[in-house]
Amino acid sequence: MRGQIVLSAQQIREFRERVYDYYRSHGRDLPWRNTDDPYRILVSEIMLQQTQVARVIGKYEGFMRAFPDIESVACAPLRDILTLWQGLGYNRRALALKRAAQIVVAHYGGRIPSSIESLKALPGIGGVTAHAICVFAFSQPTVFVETNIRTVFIHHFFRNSTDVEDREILPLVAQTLDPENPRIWYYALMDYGVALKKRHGNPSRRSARYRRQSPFEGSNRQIRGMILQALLKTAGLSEDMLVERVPFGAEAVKRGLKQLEREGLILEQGGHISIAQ
DNA sequence: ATCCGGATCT
DNA sequence: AGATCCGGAT
Repeated sequence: MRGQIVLSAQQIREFRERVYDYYRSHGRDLPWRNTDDPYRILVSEIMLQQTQVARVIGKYEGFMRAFPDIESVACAPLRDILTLWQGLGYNRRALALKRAAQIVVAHYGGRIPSSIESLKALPGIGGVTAHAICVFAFSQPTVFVETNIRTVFIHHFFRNSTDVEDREILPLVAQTLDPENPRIWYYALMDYGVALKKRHGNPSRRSARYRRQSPFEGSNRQIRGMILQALLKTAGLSEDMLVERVPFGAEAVKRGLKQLEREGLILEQGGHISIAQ
């Protein structure tokens, strides 16, 4: 167990300077950073969960054109949302986004709530996303850690440590936060983290939370993705027709179907399977 | 073949 | 606490 690190005023100044220097010369100009619209920021944060910026960039503008405001996602058929979601992965995020939008319209008059707790109560929004929305949409100086932030702090303050816990990192995030400009500060931290990852072989692997992913090829994730693709292309397929179109064995496909149905992404009526809603 | 990334349910 | 969810890039 390592003791808590307390930074001097000088260390804080130097660290901020380092991060801001990088941001001034190499900071990224991203579509969801040029807006104050909480909805646009919420959509970007959902898309960015477990998904890298490069992939989100290719999908974000098209999605925003089709669904320019929270009412339009709330009302849209799930099929239309999933069609634009294709390529992002983790399709249940798209369902969660629609459900969250419906709650915001029904209970918050269409205005996205601005507290951590009310955001976390929405489907598909956990701690990281709630904090990110509070920072980027509402300029709140809140303290949180996600993968790129984690990378920066492990690299700078835990250079020779392994199994670094987030509870060791959070006090450092709090001490170094620029309370006047939380939004720019976190942009800078995240951009710097991405750069460190390229230079230093992902310092976040020394996080206690780091887990290697199971292989994708032949996984249930791949099967689920293929089922949804088939149903988006052709509505109302039977189970047998899906088994033909998803080449991973009937049992595996049936398991995937049951799962997707339980989660509310698809539904079956009279032997015909289709996208829900 | 390996890499990257947060929420949710159990 | 642990398992599970996608897909493009390299």
